[in-house]
Amino acid sequence: MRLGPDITRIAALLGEPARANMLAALLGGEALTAGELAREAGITAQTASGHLAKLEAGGLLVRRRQGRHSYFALAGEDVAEAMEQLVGLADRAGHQRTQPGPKDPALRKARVCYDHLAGDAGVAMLDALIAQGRIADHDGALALTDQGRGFAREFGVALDDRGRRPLCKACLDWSVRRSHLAGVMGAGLLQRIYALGWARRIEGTRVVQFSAPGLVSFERTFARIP
Amino acid sequence: MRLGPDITRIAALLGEPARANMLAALLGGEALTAGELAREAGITAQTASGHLAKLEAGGLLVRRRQGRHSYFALAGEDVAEAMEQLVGLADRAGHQRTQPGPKDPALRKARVCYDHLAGDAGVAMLDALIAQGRIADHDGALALTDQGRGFAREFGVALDDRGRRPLCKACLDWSVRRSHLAGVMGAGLLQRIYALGWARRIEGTRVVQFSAPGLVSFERTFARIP
DNA sequence: CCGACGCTTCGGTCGCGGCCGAAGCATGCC
DNA sequence: GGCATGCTTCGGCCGCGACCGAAGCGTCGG
Repeated sequence: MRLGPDITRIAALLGEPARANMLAALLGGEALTAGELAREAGITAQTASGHLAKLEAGGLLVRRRQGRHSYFALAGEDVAEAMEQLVGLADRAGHQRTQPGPKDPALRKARVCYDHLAGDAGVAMLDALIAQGRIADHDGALALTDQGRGFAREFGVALDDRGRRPLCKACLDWSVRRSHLAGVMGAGLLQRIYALGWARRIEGTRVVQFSAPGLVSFERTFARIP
Repeated sequence: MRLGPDITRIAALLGEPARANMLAALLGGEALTAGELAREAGITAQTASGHLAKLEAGGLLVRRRQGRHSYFALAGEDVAEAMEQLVGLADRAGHQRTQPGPKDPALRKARVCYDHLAGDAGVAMLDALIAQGRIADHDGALALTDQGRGFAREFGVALDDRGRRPLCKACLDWSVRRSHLAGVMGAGLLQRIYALGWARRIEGTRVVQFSAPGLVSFERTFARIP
């Protein structure tokens, strides 16, 4: 039983530390230049160039040339999801030792996961949306309720459901070990949180930093008791 | 940004052709001996032994010693899912060349995916269950309806929802490229299909072979128009 | 037009890891 | 006990691929 489309081609790409580090750096969702990725992975530019070419050929990255720079980004959300999936296997496997996820408290509190909110804040937000009846949890599968659609409209999230991307999707949070909200709704909420000035991305990291009044508003909006 | 629980440890395990072939052989869901896996991968017993030890240490396989045999099986459904996920990336990436999935028509028609039905028959079954109102499709996330629970009872599927495994779960079919049904319900339905004599596993393969009368019953039960 | 800068290509070195032959253990059958 | 069978351990060979230095090619700025 050979697997038709070779699974090893992809897995081997992810299996090299240097490449994995570059991909991890791109989990933030924004494109980075070849040089930045080289520094991120701790290798020279020419080595990185080779790796990046392979990742592009493997369909995991997309390249955008701009002047004398090559910008790279993940080829799609599914790449990020596959990586999270592997992380899930990885820390179930070596299930002893340290606590899961990043040490940095700020990262555990609120971070971006590709394009949606993760960490304590992300998990709390999903909990609240379910408690408020805005999202229904069917055996771990999430669906937006009618009430939830109304909330999205009020809150200013445009739900473009023409694409094939699901509106709501549970994404296992690898620090908290519970689900947070991905999908169109998850991405839209984070965009609004930025737009309302409740929080902002810390440059060059995945940390999402809430302002003091922003946090109050966030907690009021996403309170477990409506 | 280092990924805490090392993703490369797992990916590197999956990235070696010999190991991937052994894992693929175990996708059928049943345990195989070390020797069988060695033959499957086309390597000698001693090489296989080394690989299997690594896969066990990595938490991807579980070993059960029985007499002078070592039986290996996938450590869990999540391992199978991660592999399917990677297959998905793999054939989106090299999206040219051949048609996706296995060449063997029997495999495309009906096969087992770990413990549930996949292939044309699996996809058709899920389509029917949705059309019949027994499963609800919320933005690609599946949930069993009350009517569906009644059907499960009549059909003879015991729904043990005490475990953490979801009742219904969409699993992307890598030959048809549409979803079929996984989860407790998916596994239970396949068991009943076997028990009713509608179909049986072809020894040593993932092919599910329907009998002539069994196929009629299957198509009548899972007809798109109730 | 020239130098600075960033990315890529080329060649060569080196180490990790897969692989097998041979030997070592355990189990099961006679 | 003696032998066959199946798995595992050990040791050594070998090739693939990561890595870097140096050089080549494009773009940007003066």
